[in-house]
Amino acid sequence: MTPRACPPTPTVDPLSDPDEELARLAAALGHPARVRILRFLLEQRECFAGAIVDHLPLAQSTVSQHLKVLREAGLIRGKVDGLHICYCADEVRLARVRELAEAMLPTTVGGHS
Amino acid sequence: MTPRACPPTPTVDPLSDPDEELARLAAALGHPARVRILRFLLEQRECFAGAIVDHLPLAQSTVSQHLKVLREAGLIRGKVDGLHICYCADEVRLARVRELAEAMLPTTVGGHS
DNA sequence: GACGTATATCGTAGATGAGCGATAAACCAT
DNA sequence: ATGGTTTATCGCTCATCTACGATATACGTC
Repeated sequence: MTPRACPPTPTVDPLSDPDEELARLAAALGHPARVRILRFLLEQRECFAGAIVDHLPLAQSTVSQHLKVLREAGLIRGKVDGLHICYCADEVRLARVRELAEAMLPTTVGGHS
Repeated sequence: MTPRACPPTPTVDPLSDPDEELARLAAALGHPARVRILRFLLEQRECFAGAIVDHLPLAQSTVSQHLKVLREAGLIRGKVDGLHICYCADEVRLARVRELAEAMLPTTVGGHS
C-alpha cells in the first residue's frame, strides 16, 4: 500500500560515449552495498532513507553517500515527502543498463560447439 | 581466419552472495578502458594483447593491469600462443552479467501509463 | 648461450573510494 | 522561537585504483 511511485526526474548528463556511459553505470553498481540498496528498493517499490539505513549494517552517513552515488548515476530518484525523503529505483535507467549489457552480447551464448 | 577460439577456462571463485557477485562483475566493467577492451575483443573475436595496447591510448603496463582485472573477474580469458597471448571475451561470463542484470528487473519497463 | 620480442609484475605517485563521527540543513511539532 | 527528527554534508583516516616507467619473465631465433 505504498503511497505513490516517485515522480520522473531522470536528470543525468547525457554521455556521448557509450563506453563511458556503461562504465559509469557499472561503477555505480560496483559495490555490494549499492546493489543491496537497489534490490531493496525494487522489492519495496519505494521507501524512506531511514528504512535503507536500518536494512544495512552501515552508518547513516555511509548509506547517504551510497545513495548519492546511485542518485548521480540516475539509478534511483529521491522525492521529499515531509520530513522524509522517499527513494525509488529508476526502472527506465535500469532498463538502460540491461540494454547496454545486451548490446554488448550480439547473440546469446547458445551454441558453443 | 582467426586460429581458434580460446579454450574454456572459467575459473572464478563461486560467490555465494549474488549481490557480491554482481558488484564484482560491475566493478570490473566500471572503467571505460575495460569496457573498450571488452568491446574490442567481442568485435575481433580474439586478439593478442599487443593489439589491445595499440588500440588504447594507454601504456602497455596499464593495459596489462586492466586485462588482469578483467581476467580475475572471469570476463576474459587468455591463452598462450607462442610469444603472444591470445585474449578473448568469455561469453558465458558475459551472459551471466546479463542474467544478473535481468534478474534485477522483475519486468521490463513496458507499461508506464 | 645471447639477443630481440611480448607480456606480466614491481614500485611509486596521485586520485578516488569507503567508512565513520560530528555537524549542518530542512522540516514538523509544540 | 525551541526542540526533536531525518537526511545531507564535512573532515578525517585508511585502503584501493589508475597510471606510468622500469624491470622481470617467458618465448623464439640466431
